[in-house]
Amino acid sequence: MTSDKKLKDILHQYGLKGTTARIIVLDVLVQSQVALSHADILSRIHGEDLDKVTLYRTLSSFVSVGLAHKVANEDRNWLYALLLQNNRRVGIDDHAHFICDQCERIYCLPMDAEDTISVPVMDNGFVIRSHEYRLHGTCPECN
Amino acid sequence: MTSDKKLKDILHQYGLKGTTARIIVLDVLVQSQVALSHADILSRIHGEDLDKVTLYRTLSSFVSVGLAHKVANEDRNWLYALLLQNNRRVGIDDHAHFICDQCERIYCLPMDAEDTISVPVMDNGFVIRSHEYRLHGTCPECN
DNA sequence: GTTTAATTGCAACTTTGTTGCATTATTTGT
DNA sequence: ACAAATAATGCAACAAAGTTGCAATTAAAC
Ligand SMILES: [Mn+2]
Ligand SMILES: [Mn+2]
Ligand SMILES: [Zn+2]
Ligand SMILES: [Zn+2]
Repeated sequence: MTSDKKLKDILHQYGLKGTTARIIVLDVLVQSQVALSHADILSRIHGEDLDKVTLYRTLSSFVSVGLAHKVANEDRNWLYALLLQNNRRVGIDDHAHFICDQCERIYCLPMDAEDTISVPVMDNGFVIRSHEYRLHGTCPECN
Repeated sequence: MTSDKKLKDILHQYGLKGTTARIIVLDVLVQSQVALSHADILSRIHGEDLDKVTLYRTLSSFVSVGLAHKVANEDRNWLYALLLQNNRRVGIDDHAHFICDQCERIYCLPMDAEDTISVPVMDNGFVIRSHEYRLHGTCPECN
């Protein structure tokens, strides 16, 4: 329910053309509190019809410019979520994911500096550059 | 290069029949220090030929009895590794994974009790039951 | 408004993994 | 060592997710 003008502006800020396909998809992603699959997004589009390939390419474009990121679910399908959380860009390495083992929803968890993760003791020769942290359990919707 | 008798004994310990396919696959997994894909395993088998479906089912049987576990790589293909580390069974929840971003190898990292991971601050309503930790960087082979 | 380059839709394709079923091999009991 | 029972195997067909090539369309810039 964000205005097309606002959505178009966001697309332009990220160097993308403000096409109707992108506006539709961005609107769906802005609405969602959880990461969405290709199928999830299609099912959230009513009258408008959008080719499946166009949707794949739209999502790829969002990821490549840093507007969105993708995370694999337990079935190893890609889910997509914006890196914008109420107009602030969240760093991709600065957040973890919560996977609800019941409803399979995936929530992005921005982490503060205090939320440090202590790494396991590594054999010599391994150089750690980043890390990926996935929490499993049940979400508020399932409790 | 483990004797067939020894491999067969391991299979029996886990309640599996000691078939030739399983002996071949288990031998490959015992040898490897990293997790292996379906394709990796096929490429490590010389004279013996093994149907692709049989290999998939062999790996599933190893996982379902707790002899092996599987972990998805960056391409979202399954990699398999034993839960036996020199005759001791490693808990599946008690270890992390190191992904080499250069050679794509995945190493299992058994974690001691000291190697605690501090969790990010969660909104109320989330119940955490387990976690999954993936470290990225470059491995000893690539340094 | 025209031009130009990017985006879209369609069809065909790829890759990884799964399912059904008839054949074969491993156990178990004699 | 042999036979019966049961589980594993091989083959072909299938499924799901995602990709590629290309001609037609559209957004942006002039
Ligand atoms: Mn996220
Ligand atoms: Mn592992
Ligand atoms: Zn849930
Ligand atoms: Zn490496």
